[in-house]
Amino acid sequence: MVPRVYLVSYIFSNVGVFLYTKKEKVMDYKKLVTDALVKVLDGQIQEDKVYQLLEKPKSLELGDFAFPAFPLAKVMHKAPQTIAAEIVAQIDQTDFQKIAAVGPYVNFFLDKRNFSADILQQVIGEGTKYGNQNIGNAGNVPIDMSSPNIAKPMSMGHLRSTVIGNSIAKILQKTNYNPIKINHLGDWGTQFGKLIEAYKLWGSEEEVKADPINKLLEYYVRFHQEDVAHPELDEEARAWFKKLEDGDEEAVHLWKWFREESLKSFMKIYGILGVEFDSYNGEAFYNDKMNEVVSLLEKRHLLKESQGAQIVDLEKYDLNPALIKKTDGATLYITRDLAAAIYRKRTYDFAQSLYVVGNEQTNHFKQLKAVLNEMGESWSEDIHHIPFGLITQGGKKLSTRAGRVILLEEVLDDAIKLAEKQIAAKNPNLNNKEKVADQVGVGAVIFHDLKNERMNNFDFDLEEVVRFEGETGPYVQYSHARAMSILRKADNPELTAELTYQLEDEDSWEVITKIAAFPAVIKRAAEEYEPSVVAKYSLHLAKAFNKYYAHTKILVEDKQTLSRLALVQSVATVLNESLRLLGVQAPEEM
RNA sequence: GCGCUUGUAGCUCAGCAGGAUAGAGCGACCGCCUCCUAAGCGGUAGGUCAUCGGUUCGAUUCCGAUCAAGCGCACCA
Repeated sequence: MVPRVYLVSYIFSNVGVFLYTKKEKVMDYKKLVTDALVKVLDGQIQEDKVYQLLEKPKSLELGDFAFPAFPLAKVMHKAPQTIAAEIVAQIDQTDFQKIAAVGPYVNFFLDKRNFSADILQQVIGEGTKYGNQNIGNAGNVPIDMSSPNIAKPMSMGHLRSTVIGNSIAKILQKTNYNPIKINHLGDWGTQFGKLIEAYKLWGSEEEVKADPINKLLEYYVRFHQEDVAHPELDEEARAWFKKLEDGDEEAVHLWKWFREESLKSFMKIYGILGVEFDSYNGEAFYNDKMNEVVSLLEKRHLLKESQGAQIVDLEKYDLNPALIKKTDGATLYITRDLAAAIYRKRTYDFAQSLYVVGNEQTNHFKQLKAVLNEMGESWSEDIHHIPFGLITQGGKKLSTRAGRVILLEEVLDDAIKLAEKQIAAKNPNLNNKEKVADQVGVGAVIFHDLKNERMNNFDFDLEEVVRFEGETGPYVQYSHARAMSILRKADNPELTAELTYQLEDEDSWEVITKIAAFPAVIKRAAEEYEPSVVAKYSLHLAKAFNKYYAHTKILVEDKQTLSRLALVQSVATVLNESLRLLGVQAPEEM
């Protein structure tokens, strides 16, 4: 028999399924259904059309595949119900558990014993490698993510970019890309002019040393309050930034100090979140690379003067002009991003370059790509902005300037404290309480951020973010912990891919089909840069497993004990791997 | 005004190339721990899929218009 083990898991994918490996044809259950149908359809409809029409029924009670007879009604001049019934009467049912006509549909039920054996054997054999696939051919993918601003505390908004970027990196790695996580720190720009001006006016060294981030934020907010009545402050701030760009000693000294203090507090939060970066090259890093960008633009005669500033006209792209240099000669956001894009292409020769940045910056990235395209850099099409929705509070946009922030560190602290309380109430004898409280609290926050589509806006609600019941991270973690607990109670049985595991009951079938869908889920998540696909999937699998757990006694001795344990082991593996891809830890006990 | 994004149960959201009675979670009400972790399982109630047109045998899904919301629209990032 041909090895069917390897592609079996693709069958629930509705995306185009490859039927062939490099050399030989591999067993594919969707193909099996197609072949059976083609034999009785007598050329009324093409084979690939049949394959394409096959769908997954709404409910497992209706089978594993359904063929709708509607399209045949026209050609055969018969009612679809009649056609479905005739197909069932003639079709060869030997490879299936059952084939039945329900109204205009022909429903196929797979052979549960064969299918469960294939899937369990595969997962047990591959372990955490299950679901790995080669989409990226090891291509480099720099991911611009997190990128907090120096001298401002990290807010919930930075959490989004951080956890989405982190998860995309892990998902891309699983599909054989080589992600490079870049924290493009906001450590340059006129905001530093403002900060220095504010510090000079109202700040002191002692104050900043005592509580760096909060004091710096305070100065910054006060600056924006006062400059309404005193517009001359803006002039001063601009002057300070110009000094900074020109290397003025005092300005540089203050900048370095602010940056260092800020980075310290960021690292603490990254530690809690479990996120690491490959590069911290922020905006300042590109300070000495900007002249080249400007001269490249000049060489191509793309720069134009407009109202005293240097711009690139993008009218033919239906975009506003890109401002390269301000009237005072200082550079801007897009100038630095151009330098960064070029630097990344030269350094990493990337297959794709991603920017996990809020939805509100869509135009900026369109401009960036357009300018690069004008410069003749054809790789500009490999640049992808990965936008995400806004976090609001009371329906209003958060704004550091207006002092309306939700501090990430406080949210994480609250979540961990609530997890501690939960453990005290639910499982007071637990080992490693502190560690598990961290994992669960932080896991809840990260999962909450990733479970919905990136583009959805959400209004911040602490109770919602740190919920531990229902569709939450802790629910998935709990399901995983339950599975691990069973395996411990069974003395961690030796399950190998050489053994045959077979299950045929309804409750396990639901779990098995979910496990089988994992590789297709990874593929979709990678192609759409969408961690929520994995998060939703982990919830579905956890739910199916908990249902199974409630209805089936696993640890009883009979001839299927080992098969049930293989199922539990497979669930644990896939849940653990799903959570890992989201950047959430999976405690073995909780 | 122009552009981008979004509009599905009281709330938060799924619904993946259009197809069978539109699904979860939370909240409400009601059940289930002499048995593998009740952070769990099950049940009841709750929906003109924003509106109007078009394409189609068939539209929550595709197209267009309208309405509503959020975001953006050069010297911030």
